[in-house]
Amino acid sequence: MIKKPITIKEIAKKLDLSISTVSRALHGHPSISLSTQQKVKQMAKEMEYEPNQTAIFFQKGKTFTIGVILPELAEAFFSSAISAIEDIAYKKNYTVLLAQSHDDEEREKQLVEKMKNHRIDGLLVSVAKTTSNFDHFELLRKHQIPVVFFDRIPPIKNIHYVACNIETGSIEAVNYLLKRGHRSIGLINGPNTLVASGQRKEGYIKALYKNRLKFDPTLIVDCDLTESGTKAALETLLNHKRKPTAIVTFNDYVSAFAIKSLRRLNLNLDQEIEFVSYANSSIIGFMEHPPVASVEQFPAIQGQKAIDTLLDLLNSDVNEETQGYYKTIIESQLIETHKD
Amino acid sequence: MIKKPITIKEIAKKLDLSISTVSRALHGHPSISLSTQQKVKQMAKEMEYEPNQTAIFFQKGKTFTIGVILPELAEAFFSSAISAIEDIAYKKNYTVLLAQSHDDEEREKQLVEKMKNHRIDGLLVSVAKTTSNFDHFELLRKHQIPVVFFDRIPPIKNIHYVACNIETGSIEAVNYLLKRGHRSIGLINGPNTLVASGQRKEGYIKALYKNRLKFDPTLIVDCDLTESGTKAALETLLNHKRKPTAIVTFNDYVSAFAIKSLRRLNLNLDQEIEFVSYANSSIIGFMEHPPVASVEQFPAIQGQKAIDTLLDLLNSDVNEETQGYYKTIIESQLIETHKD
DNA sequence: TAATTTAGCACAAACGTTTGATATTTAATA
DNA sequence: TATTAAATATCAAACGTTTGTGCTAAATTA
Repeated sequence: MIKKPITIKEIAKKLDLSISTVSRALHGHPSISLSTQQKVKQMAKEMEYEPNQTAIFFQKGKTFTIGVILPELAEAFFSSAISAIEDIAYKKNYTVLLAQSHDDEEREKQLVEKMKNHRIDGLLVSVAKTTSNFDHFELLRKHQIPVVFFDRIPPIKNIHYVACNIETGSIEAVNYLLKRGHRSIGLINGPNTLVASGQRKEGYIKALYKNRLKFDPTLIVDCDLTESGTKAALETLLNHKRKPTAIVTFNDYVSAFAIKSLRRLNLNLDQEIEFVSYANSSIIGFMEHPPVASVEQFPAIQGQKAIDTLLDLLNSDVNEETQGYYKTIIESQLIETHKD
Repeated sequence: MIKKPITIKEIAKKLDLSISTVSRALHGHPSISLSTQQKVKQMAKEMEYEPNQTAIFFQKGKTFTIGVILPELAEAFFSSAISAIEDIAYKKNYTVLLAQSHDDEEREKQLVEKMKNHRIDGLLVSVAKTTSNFDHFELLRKHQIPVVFFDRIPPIKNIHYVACNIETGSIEAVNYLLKRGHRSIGLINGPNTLVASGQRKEGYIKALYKNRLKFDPTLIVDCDLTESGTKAALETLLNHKRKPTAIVTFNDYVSAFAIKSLRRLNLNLDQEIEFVSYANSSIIGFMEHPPVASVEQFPAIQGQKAIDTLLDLLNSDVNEETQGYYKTIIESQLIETHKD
């Protein structure tokens, strides 16, 4: 048996009331007597009335939907973030429209268009690596659709964002290794086109300076983050005249590759090299020889803060220009690997 | 400067045409002359007209939106799946409404309600572990909203689904180990409340029978999939009178835990135990001593097939009762670990 | 009792678009 | 030239809800 959705109109007819009365009754409007409110609500339940959200969205010009655009849904960092975002959205009775840019500027642009037309109430974005033009986001501003950027922030003024301060963690990482007695510390970094690479490098250098140690640029090797690239970078460091006894790597995967490669070379465990990496992702728990520590970037917390500020923006009807911009920085944090 | 969305009404006024003409012109309706079509389209572009999708959704009773409910967005399997789903949705100009059930029946139920009210065109679901009552899905049937289940299929009749046949891979796995000379093969399985555990066990047993080997139930040990649980299960097997020389594990994580634990015990590498696991997840690439093979369950392909059949359903207006149900089975496949 | 407030409800417009039915203009035919 | 057909455009209803305004009757006040 097929059941087509029933409307307040039909409730009205059945109770011999006007449509508006039914609508108000369902919302508990004070100008409707309690007795009719009861009757209407009762009848609505009986008839299994479900409000047509598309009609409500249309008429209110608000969809209680927020768009989320991420570079890659399959990446652990972003899937943790979206998971946290969805949780909060669910609690606050918002709905999540999800899309991935695959780090493609054109696609990102189209997605923004599409979401705007969908009349999302607000947008959460972690921008694509390739994006160089940010007009599509400016467009949203004109349409009064608030945007909160997170993790990957565009280099433009006057935006709301949540970001992670890598430097803190970087400095902690180097300090940690120094405290453990290392004096020659290498850095296997990512491609220098990435902002993230720059941040890691900055922190690494600052920490050395703060400890009055001289900084040797040749101890920093860039790599493309692949297994073979990591291997090559590692070998460069192993052949360095001041062969490092500890290495900081761009992320946990790079550490994993490096450690794997190192152990294939059958080096003595005694003279093992210690690693510190970034992300503190779950693979550390599965490694036989994990890095000694990893810089946590709190994807879930970032996602959470991002949607929090977005919801804030949505519920304060104050014009954004007047009230300034939210800029939230999460401090990254060095997490020592749990030994069991 | 704030810009409120412009409508076809305004285009109509500007060109001194009727609203309906503008609407038809924009859609290239044959009863509108080419010259006016040109004019209208031109003007629309100039005025930066963007159709109000909420109005269209409302009036058409169709939202070009599909709901996706998954147990955990942060799990690699599901994030791969959603990534593939989103890709196809994007190509076909559909939009994805995403939510996670956290394996909670009540939440799943509420999400289904919410999505129904959102007037999604169709739904993709991987059901929560705890779900025992499936009425909320039956409800959708009444509302003519097609549902395609994938990976986690409810035990009810007359549904569309895409699932993975674990048995194929299980049999392959055991055959593979037998071919490598193993005669005592253990199985560290998941909790037997999981369908997935049953499937693995089935395949394991079948493979042994097919090879005319006797099946020893004590070589199967259940575990809770945690690290400590795995360790305990492993020890049980190590103390077995017919100590296995190869072990099949519920998934890659269990293998990782077991291997890690084994190596902590400092066993001789010569008499090492070989592992085969399930999921073929990316962590294998980061392990120093990975399992020799893993049964791939193709999350992306499953997601893809699922949305394909859903879109099929949406675009064939034939009543689903008359045309039967889609039942797609993906064969799992043993993937040997790439050695480098 | 008359005037005024208040309670409780109905009317109708509006949101932006699509679409079946209808009207007008133009071209084609007899 | 009158008649019909084809091309082009308009009218108006509909989708389901919300909400400002108007209306009626009862309750309050003077």
